[in-house]
Amino acid sequence: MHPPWRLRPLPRRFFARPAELVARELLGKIVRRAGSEGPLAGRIVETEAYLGGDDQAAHAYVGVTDRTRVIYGPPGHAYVYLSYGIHTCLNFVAESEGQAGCVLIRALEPVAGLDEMRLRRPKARRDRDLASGPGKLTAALGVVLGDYGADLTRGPITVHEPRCSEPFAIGVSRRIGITKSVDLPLRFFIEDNEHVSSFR
DNA sequence: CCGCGGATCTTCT
DNA sequence: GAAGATCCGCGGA
Repeated sequence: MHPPWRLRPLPRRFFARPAELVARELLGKIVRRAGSEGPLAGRIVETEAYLGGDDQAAHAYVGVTDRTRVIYGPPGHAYVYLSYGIHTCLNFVAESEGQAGCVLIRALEPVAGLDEMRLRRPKARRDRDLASGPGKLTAALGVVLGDYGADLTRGPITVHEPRCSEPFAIGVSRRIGITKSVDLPLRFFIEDNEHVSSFR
């Protein structure tokens, strides 16, 4: 009995590239986190890249602080933060050490642990509501602030190549919910996937 | 389906 | 002291 993803997590070198490229190539990959009744996992269908340098929308724009330190650190780690005082959001650190850059995971298509996800997301009326947003998917997977800095090559959060996958078209747009550097085309999503956050 | 506002608290000014 | 990489429920069309 194989799960629908490769057991070996993606290596650190996958993340050690420009955030924009990592964001694009994360589409279709599987995020996994241990649940109480087995693995919780979802297919990434929407991402956003946050850069160093001139990207004023990026948390890292203020420089190295207690909060942004991990974004400047080695790639392949989790950057988790509290959004609006309520929701946690999950990012993967990209670029080489010393360079800011990360990828916000904005939406997942649930693929394993659906029963436990439904318990963790009691407000979700349909399965498409379980993880179709950055705050929803962390609730569904059980990602917490304590996951800040976690090594994605070791767990508890890991990223995997799917065992088999259909080809898909990639859409690009502006990022959502920001007020600075709004024009950059840094949001990537799988076209016509109903789990994308702004799907009509 | 669409727009609006409240919740809630950490981070940086 | 204000803003914020969001979500949800409400009311109206």
